[in-house]
Amino acid sequence: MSDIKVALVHADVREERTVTTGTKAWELFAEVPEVIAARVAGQLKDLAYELGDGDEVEGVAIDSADGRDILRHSTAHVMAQAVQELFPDAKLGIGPPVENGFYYDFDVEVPFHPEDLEKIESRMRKIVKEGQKFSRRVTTDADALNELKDEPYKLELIGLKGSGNAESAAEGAGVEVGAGELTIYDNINRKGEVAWSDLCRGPHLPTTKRIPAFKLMRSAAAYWRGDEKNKMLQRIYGTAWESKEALEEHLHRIEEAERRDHRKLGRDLDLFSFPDELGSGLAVFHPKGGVLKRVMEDYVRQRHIDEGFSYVGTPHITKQGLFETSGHLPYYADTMFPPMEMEGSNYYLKAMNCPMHNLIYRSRGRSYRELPLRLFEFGTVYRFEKSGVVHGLTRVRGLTQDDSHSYCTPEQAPEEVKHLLNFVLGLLRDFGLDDFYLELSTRDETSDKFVGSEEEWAAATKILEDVATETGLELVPDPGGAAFYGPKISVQARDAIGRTWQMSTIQYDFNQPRGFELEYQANDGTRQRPVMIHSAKFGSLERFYGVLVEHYAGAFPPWLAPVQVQAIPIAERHNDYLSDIVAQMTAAGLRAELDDSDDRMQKKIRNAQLQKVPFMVIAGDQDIEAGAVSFRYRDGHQENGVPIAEAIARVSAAVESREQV
RNA sequence: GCCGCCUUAGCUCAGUCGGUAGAGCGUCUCACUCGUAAUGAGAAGGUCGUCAGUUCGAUUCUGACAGGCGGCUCCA
Repeated sequence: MSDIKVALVHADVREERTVTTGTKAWELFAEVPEVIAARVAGQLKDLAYELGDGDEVEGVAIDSADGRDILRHSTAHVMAQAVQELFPDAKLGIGPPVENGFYYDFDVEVPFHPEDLEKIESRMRKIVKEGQKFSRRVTTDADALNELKDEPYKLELIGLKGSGNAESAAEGAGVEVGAGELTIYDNINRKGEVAWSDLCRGPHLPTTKRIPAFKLMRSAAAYWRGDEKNKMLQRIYGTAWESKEALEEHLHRIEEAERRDHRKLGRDLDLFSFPDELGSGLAVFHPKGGVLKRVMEDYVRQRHIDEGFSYVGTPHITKQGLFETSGHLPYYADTMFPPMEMEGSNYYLKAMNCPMHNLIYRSRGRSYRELPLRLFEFGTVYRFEKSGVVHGLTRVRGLTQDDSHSYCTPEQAPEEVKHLLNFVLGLLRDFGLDDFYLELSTRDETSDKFVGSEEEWAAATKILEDVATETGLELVPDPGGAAFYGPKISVQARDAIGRTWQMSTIQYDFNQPRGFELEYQANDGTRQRPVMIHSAKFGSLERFYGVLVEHYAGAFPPWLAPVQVQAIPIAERHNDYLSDIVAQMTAAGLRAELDDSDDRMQKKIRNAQLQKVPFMVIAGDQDIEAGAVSFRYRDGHQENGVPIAEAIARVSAAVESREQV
């Protein structure tokens, strides 16, 4: 082991070091906490190489935070500079880093067009190439106000200093608030001139040259400070990465997500459609899509019954009074389909099922011996989602909730919540989702939207929090996200390509039992009020359906596949042989189909592959002679000479296991 | 709901600088009967999203509406 000389370079500082051989590059940075070159480079492992004599390692000096965010926010600055150079009248909004990229908002007369983005991008490349230096400058409020007199939105941010929500408003803008001073970042060009400036807390890369790979993605409008009462600004989204390869990977992931889009697969696999004639957000399920829907429903219904739920049914419409009693109407009238007046009464399409279940509870006197009383149904509800939010199956106007309500004594509530949470997690796992975290939605004390006393909310929230914590899953707070009647736990699931979806919800409700005057007779003979716990396992069947399509990219595990086995004859004379096998499979409860079209068998295999059918049984003269089939899997691998009984058993076993093959 | 873009055959898309349209796949018919991801030939299929306006004439230009896409806001 001997000493070698290396250099650590960050910002304008060059530090000579003497280290022993075998020292890894990243170890240099460990001693200098404000330098996170490794993070900017993306991964520490990239710096895991051993240093040699005379090596120089570049880093970036910053205060904190994630290097990618710094890279992205710096890229946002470059973009804003490019925009203002090309569109001098553009006023700056805010430009924070976001997941996978960044955006910057601009107030411009004419919205950006795709050609504009190309121009902006090419101007950005010029700025990056030039290697402009990001230079931090501290200024006073007064000076900043003067310097930014042409930037009304920046002035507004400065004006927010000290006001209640200044921190949150300024957070995204990267504006330092609270301190007596402001910081401005100047972009210094090669001649040493200030090419552009922006009010910003920073930090930034040392120079624009350190932006290795970026791309502008799209432009869209967004409300100033996220408030729909404010003016709409034009937002440009971009992405920036530590290397060209990382950018390519990101673009590839986007393509992969597009490939899985359930709206496209729904059409390609003939699962469902949205006929214009029905109106936006109203789906019809085709025969193949209907199979998947039915399998989901059957399984979930049976699991509920196994868990002690009673399957009930309620109508789709009701008189107005029901939603007054439940307390929903004032909150949701504007997002419900408008009432129909008949014989002097207003009828509403239901937007939620709980009030109807309350009526079932109340249909006779209840004893504590019956509790917890668990009611479950597939309740189809209608919600007039705003036109701009309707999206495939994941946001629709007619949806079916796998909705349950558990009525129990307050003492039973913690155990019931626990029971429900374990139940839903198990159910989601059965459908192939196994990466979860939980969200705890609570009330916002400053809002009057939430009904009930402080003590009730605190007690209910505590119960949910305790149960959620007990699972050991990550628990993310969601203040203000509760329903008006009580707090909720929601299960967030990550799919096969890492996107998260809100799935199940468990809500604690002490309000509706009061509104409906629900009671049970306790063992001491007194009348007591139950609590109810709302729970939707999939949230909505439609939404979960869409998530499953994307999770599996349409290649469903056999138990969910609309067609489990495609029988393919080599030539027409083999049809009868396979027809008989298909009949045997059908008798065994499998979904098997024979392709007896005029196509060649190569074409039939192609079609079955494109339809993502899990298994193919192929038969020609050789197979018939052997009393067997050629058994082909979706992944292309195949076994010849599989006896018929064995082929059927193989499919059955795959279906019963509910595993992906 | 707000901002922008889009809507031509079942699907994916060309095209018409205003004179009523094409391809591939799919569908149908015929021939081929074939051993692991597209056999060949022929045919049918479109009031160019809907309704108005401008015009001698509108799929093309303008407007409204509907539907879709990307965001924003919202999501019991």
